[in-house]
Amino acid sequence: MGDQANPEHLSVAAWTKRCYFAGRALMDATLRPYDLGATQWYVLWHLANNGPTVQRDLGRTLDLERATLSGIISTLVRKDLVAQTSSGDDQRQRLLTLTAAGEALWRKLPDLSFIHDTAFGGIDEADLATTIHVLRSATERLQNLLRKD
Amino acid sequence: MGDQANPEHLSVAAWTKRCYFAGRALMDATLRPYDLGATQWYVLWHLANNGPTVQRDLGRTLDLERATLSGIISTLVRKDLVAQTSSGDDQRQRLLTLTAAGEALWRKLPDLSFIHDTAFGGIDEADLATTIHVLRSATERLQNLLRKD
DNA sequence: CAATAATTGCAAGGTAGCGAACGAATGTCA
DNA sequence: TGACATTCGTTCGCTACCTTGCAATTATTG
Repeated sequence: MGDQANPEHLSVAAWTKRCYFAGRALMDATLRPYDLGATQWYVLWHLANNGPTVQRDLGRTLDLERATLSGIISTLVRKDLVAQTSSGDDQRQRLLTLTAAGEALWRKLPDLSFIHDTAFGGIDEADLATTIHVLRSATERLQNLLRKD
Repeated sequence: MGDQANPEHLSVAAWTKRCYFAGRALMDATLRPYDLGATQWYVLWHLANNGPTVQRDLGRTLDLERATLSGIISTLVRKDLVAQTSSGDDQRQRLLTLTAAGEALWRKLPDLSFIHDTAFGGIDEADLATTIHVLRSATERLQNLLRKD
C-alpha cells in the first residue's frame, strides 16, 4: 500500500504488493478469454503436469488453505474441467483428475511463461537471488510471529 | 504460487505472493479485535494523518480501484467511523472525514510499525535497495504490457 | 449554446483469500 | 475395545480485488 503518491518513495512492502497484483492482473487478462482465474490455471497446470493428485497434497503444493481450494475445485468441477472422486484407501481424501474437457482446454491455453520473462528477464542473477533471500526471510519472520499468537 | 513443495526452490514470483500474504495476515490478526480489515486501516490512517480527503484522491494514493474503494468506504460509513459528504464545488466528488467515533478508535489502535520492522528490520540496506529495484522494475514492465492490450 | 467526451461514484457479479465450526473418517492409546 | 484426538473436505461469513455497465455531473469543443 502506498504511503506516498510519488512512486519514488514507496517501501519494500508497497512494491511487493504492487508487483504481486501486476503479475496477477496480467495473468487474469490473458486467461479471461478462457473464463479461467489465475488460481484455477495453477490447478490445471499441476494436474496436467503431475497427473491425478489428492486434494490435500495440491493444497500444500500451491500453498492454499483448505477452504480456499475447496471453492476453487468446486468451480472447476462445475465447469466440468476437473473430476473429484473419493477413490482410494482413505475415505476422507478426494482425488482430483483432469476430465477430457479439461485436457482439451489445457491444450488450447497459451503459454504463460512470457509473464515471468517480462517481469524478471534480463535482471542480474545475483540481484534476483538477493530479492528471493529478502522476501523469504521476511516471510519466515512474519510467519513465526503469526504462530506465536 | 509454488511450483515445488520444497520452499528452497520457489521462484521470485512465489515469494512475492507469500510475503504479501504473510504481512497481510499479521495485519489482519492484529486488527481483528478491533473489527478492522487491513485496507480499512489504511483509510483511517490516511484520514488521521492528512485530514479530510476527496475519495478520488484517496483512491489514487492507496492505489485502489474506484469500485474497490467504494465498498470499503461504505463499510466504514456503516460502522460510523467515516463520514462521506458531497460537499465542495464538484458535485460528483465525495469528501471523506473521520467521525468522532473514528478518531476515538484511531487513538486506541496499536502501532503497526512492528510488522514492517519484523519483516525487514536488520536486513542489509543495500539488499533492501536491490529488492525494491527488482520489484519496481518488474512491476513497471508488467504494467506496460498490460496497457498495450 | 448544444452535442459530445471525460470523470466520479455506485451496483452487480465473479475470483480469491481467510478463520471458524462441523461431520465423517481415521489414528492413538490407556 | 472404547474414548479421545486428528485429519480432510465442506459450508458460512467476511474482506478485498476486479470488470462491466450505469447515472449524474462537469468539461470540452464545434
